[in-house]
Amino acid sequence: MVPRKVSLFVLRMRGCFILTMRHNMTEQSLPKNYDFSSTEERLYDWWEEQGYFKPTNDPKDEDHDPSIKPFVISMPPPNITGRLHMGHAITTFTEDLMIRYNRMKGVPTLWVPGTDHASIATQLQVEKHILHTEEITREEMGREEFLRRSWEWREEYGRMIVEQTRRLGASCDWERERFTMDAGLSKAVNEAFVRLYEKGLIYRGPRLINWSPGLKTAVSDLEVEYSEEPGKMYHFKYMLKDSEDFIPVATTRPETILGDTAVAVHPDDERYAEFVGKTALVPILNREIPVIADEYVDREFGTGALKITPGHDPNDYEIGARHKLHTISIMDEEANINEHGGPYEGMERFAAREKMWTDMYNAELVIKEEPHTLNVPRAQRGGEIIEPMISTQWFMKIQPLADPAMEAVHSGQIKIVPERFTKTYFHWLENIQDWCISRQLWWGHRIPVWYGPDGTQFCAHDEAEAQEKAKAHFGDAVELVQDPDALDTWFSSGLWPFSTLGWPDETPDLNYFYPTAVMETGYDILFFWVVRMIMLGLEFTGEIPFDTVYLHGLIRAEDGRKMSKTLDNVVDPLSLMDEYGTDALRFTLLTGSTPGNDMNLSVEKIEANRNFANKIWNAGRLVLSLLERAPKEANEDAEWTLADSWIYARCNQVTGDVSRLIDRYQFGEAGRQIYDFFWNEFADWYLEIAKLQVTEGGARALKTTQVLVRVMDTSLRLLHLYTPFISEEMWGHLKTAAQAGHASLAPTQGWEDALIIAQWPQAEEEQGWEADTIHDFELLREVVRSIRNLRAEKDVKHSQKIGATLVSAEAAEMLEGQAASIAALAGVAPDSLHIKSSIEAKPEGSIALVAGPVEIYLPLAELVDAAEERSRLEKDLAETRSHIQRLEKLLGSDFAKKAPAQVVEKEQAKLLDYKETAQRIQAQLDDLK
RNA sequence: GGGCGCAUAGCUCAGUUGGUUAGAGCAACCGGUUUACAUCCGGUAGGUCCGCGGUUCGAGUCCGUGUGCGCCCA
Repeated sequence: MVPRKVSLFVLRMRGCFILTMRHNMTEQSLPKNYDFSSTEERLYDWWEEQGYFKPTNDPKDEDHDPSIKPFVISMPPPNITGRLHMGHAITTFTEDLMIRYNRMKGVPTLWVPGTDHASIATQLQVEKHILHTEEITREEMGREEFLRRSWEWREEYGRMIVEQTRRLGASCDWERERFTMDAGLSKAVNEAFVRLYEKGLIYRGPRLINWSPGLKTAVSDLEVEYSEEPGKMYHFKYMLKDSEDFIPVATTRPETILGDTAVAVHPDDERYAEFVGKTALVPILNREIPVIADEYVDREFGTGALKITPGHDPNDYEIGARHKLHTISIMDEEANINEHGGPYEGMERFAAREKMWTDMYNAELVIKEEPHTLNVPRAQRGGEIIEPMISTQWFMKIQPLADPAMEAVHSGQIKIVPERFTKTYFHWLENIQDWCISRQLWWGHRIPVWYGPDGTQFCAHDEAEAQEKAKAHFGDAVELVQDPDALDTWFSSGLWPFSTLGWPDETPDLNYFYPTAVMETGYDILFFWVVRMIMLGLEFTGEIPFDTVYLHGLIRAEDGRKMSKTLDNVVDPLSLMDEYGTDALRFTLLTGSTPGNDMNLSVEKIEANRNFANKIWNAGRLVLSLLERAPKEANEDAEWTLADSWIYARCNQVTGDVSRLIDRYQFGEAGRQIYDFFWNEFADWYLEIAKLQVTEGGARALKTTQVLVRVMDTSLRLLHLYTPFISEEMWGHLKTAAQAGHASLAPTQGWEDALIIAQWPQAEEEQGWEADTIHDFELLREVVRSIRNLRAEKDVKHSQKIGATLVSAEAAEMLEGQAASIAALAGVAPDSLHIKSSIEAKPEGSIALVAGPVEIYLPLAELVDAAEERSRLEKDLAETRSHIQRLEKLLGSDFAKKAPAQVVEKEQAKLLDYKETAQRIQAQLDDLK
């Protein structure tokens, strides 16, 4: 790992070099292809040095205005277990988009970064590491030394995560970076624990919990994943005491028979009614247990009779509680059979299952076994089979926290995007159980409870306070022992939005920046994290921690499968960024999906977006060269051309659409709109025309550069949310070039210091002329396309200029003004382009085309084939007539009466157009005869 | 068992108050070296919008139902 300071220094040197170069650069010296590798790091460091990542209106500032509402995001802290993956990439990109959007809108914007200690995951990694390097176990090493190693690990991996987050372009405030186990957050954790304890919301006691025998710790319900696996259903006889009668019982886990404390049947089940109240004998052990009746039993399932093992099954645990049954734990903490298992003591749980079944077979207790699909509980970390066990653990009472959390969403205080997840949210909270918060781990926040010699609990912020409390209790100083357990990682993550801002202290940051605005994360941790932040936020701050929850989908492999190490289909964002650039990956992830929906990532998409970045680059280079070629001054003023006003109007529309979409969290659609506009309208059409207009020179050229700069500037501002690096880089060049030109080339509010802090474009109110302009330009495009189509059909090379005659009564004037553009775009020799409002007869030896109200004649005598022409025109005519038919039918129906006038008028206008077109085609067909 | 989602071009996916000719990228095919870009340009082909029923003047879009796939919870 290169120390951060050194690498910064080197980069800064490089940055200076390139920045000074920039002013001397002409477009010729900009490489033909965008080189992200020489750009990204330099710009990132520059942004950071300039302090752009820090909020404006900082509460530390003297002129701080508390009445301005800031926009704040707490970054979901990545675990310090390794490299960032695609999930982090989409999280970072999405949040950065929102942050940059708000920053550009002038809102004081804070994005708090940080990392999570991830107790189980990290402890496992460190254990693996020391076992591998020093061949020593955690227990052999001892708690203190192990924690020291864990902190070393944290240093190294924490730094790595930060480096990687920087590469993603995250414009977060690194000065406010936090770690879940730093002093401040540890204080918050203790404070939270003490308050909940004193309120009676945290308690300790024996309960049936999910035990991870390999990790030797309890885990919460959420950390258990169920997988369907082939197994067996074992049918056997539960003999009744002093009788030949038996109840047939089925189980999937015969070893748990050792812990049975009842046999249950349904109260209405006539098959077994006579046995209820009698005594049954546990196989092999011959322990006596009652036969009970309980409605929980499903008469259809298995044999309709159930063995009850309250010590090793959650449902049985409840039945046991209802019937006040004994609870027997038959396993130790490694899930081996303990002394309650009689002859099986010391056996591993699955070995005991085999042996037990064999012994039962020999005892003639076995009825049959049949294949059965099991729902096997496995540990989220490590994947081993979880054993439900009775264990003394710490729990958080959840109902008092869950109710306000539900209310916050019910009342609309918190909005979840996409909305459908509110259902999931409520469903989970309505069925929530108390939360097991203790873990038998070392790495994490140690539970702030000390025990006196008699076991009395002293919950305190620290040992000194615990001592005081103990002294008060016992009247004398006593020796205290701290609870050895650590807290569930999610306990500290649940405090994240406010602990990172200084809570429990009333810091200026907390006062100003809390509640935060948006919590953006994957839907897979809605329960783990988001719900808990809402519960704990409301509990401790009395306020919602954020007003919007935005959930993105999961990034999957190209074939739609989950990325996983075992499948070896993990795509590493960092290597993709090495290959295609951060902007390409970012644009792909931001536009490739819709909120809450998963996306399958393919390299082809990233490649396509790398090409888009290159398109931005080259369009920019062209604009720069046109700027250089155009005069800096002009004596007279020029009117806007059709193309000018068209691109201006379209740019304005797109600006409005993009803002609207972003405000509605439609980030993907907004990005696609910019892409389409930039490539298919600005680059493909306007730039081609702009070249001609600049070539005209004089006022026309100057006017054109004004439009070019304006549209390019606006586009780059919009693009900045999606492709921050290339947009910043090109914007810098644009600014330099524009400043060297005419004063009118500056935006209304002037050029800002950097794009990242430049003002977000505001769409202007439409003035009324836009629709006609766009319509006219569309017609121009159609004329050009028609000619291009025909050329392609007839294999006329682009280099071969042809002649053309355009005839249209209504559009002649407009087209006349665009003659030069049409000629250039359609490959027509300007001298041979004739535009007329009418003609006497069709020009000899020409091919005829129709584009809306325009008739087009191309003098390609040698290519004319009457039969071919006829068939082409007839095909066109047929199509046009089918439209006419369709529209006449439509307008003759109830549609005309019931649909809104505007919609009907639109259809009527179309019908007229088609009718005209049909007439023209017909006339041309007549001419052919 | 309960809940949610998805099904649109060969592939991956857009299509958000229902508006009448359904789009993109990639792949395919034809053709292009004029000084922004071959990471490009022009063009072509390709769709019963999963099936069925309903609401409506009008349905890819709303409702019901069926099928297939995925996810979450029990």
